[in-house]
Amino acid sequence: MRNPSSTTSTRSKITVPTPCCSKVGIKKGPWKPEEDELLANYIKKEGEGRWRTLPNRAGLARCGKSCRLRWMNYLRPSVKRGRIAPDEEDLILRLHRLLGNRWSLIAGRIPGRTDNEIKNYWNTSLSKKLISQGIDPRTHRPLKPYPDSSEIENVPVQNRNPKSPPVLDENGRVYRTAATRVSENLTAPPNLDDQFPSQVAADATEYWPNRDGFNMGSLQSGYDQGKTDEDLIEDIGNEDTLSSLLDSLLNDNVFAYQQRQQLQQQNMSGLSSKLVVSSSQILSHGNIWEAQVSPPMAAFGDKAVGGAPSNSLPVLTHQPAPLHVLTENQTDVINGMY
DNA sequence: AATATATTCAACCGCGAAAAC
DNA sequence: AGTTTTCGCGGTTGAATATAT
Repeated sequence: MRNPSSTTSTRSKITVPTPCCSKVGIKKGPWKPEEDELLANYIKKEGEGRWRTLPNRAGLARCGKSCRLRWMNYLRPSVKRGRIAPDEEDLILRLHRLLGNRWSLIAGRIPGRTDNEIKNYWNTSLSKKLISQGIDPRTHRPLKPYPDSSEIENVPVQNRNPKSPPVLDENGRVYRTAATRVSENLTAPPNLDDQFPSQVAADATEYWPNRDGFNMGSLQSGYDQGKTDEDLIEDIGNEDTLSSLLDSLLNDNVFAYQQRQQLQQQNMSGLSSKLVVSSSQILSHGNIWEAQVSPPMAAFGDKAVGGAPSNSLPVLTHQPAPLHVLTENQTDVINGMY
């Protein structure tokens, strides 16, 4: 990696400071209304992009990065202001469970919210809320004592990310969720993990419940259709596949409920009569509700919903729906997930 | 009312990937 | 094909604000 404070011209091979990172004459800190106006007016006329040279063109004494950030997080007309609604919070929880700290991906599913906002909300509010409920915000599982160092030392080097602490399973071993691994492999070469991608499905079934409605069938199906590892690695690398994967995971409990309703209609006395509620509902809100998430393909099919591109991941498109009443067995499953 | 402490969130920083040359 | 530039991401910081003492 080059020193970001300087650039080397291809033609002259002379290193010169970049305006973007030079400290001289470049303003930092909070933006003034006049600056906002300059930036917003310029982008309205000329459009986004070419951030490095934009400040000069717009007459701003800011670096391009700062301009981009200000636009993306504050000035863009599509940015939604105000508190995070309960249905948004629920979706953040679900997506974080699947994706980890991939704020940009999460924000992409929640119209009007920025990655920065979601990250802040997570760090200041949601993670504390989870901890107060005895849930590890990294793993979405019940908090466990930290494992002793010898266990960590046995973890493969590829699982040690210096930027983020290890994610531990219930036995204190480090693991990555299937979704995390999928995301990693969007850019990582496949030989990083000699068990990939079959291990992805294995991980998914290991770490996501598969009983009583939380089946991993939709996840596994892609791996069970006679595809070679090479095919699957290629598949994993496109957003459609990741979209479908996440969509099915997000919606598993919704479909499970629908299946259960059908079952109950067929056999009224066959299932537990104990009525309990989802722990996710208790966990995230004082009031009880279950956010609806668009069914697969409806949310990201031919017709884009909520401004999302047609091949995008599921997005929040509905107001909260009434509580889903779950059986005892189903609640066990949910508790296992959080 | 004054001070200390906690919380929030806009903005910065460094890095890596992708695009451009 | 190799190098440079640009962009975007996630982690972190610190000023502003809220709350507690």
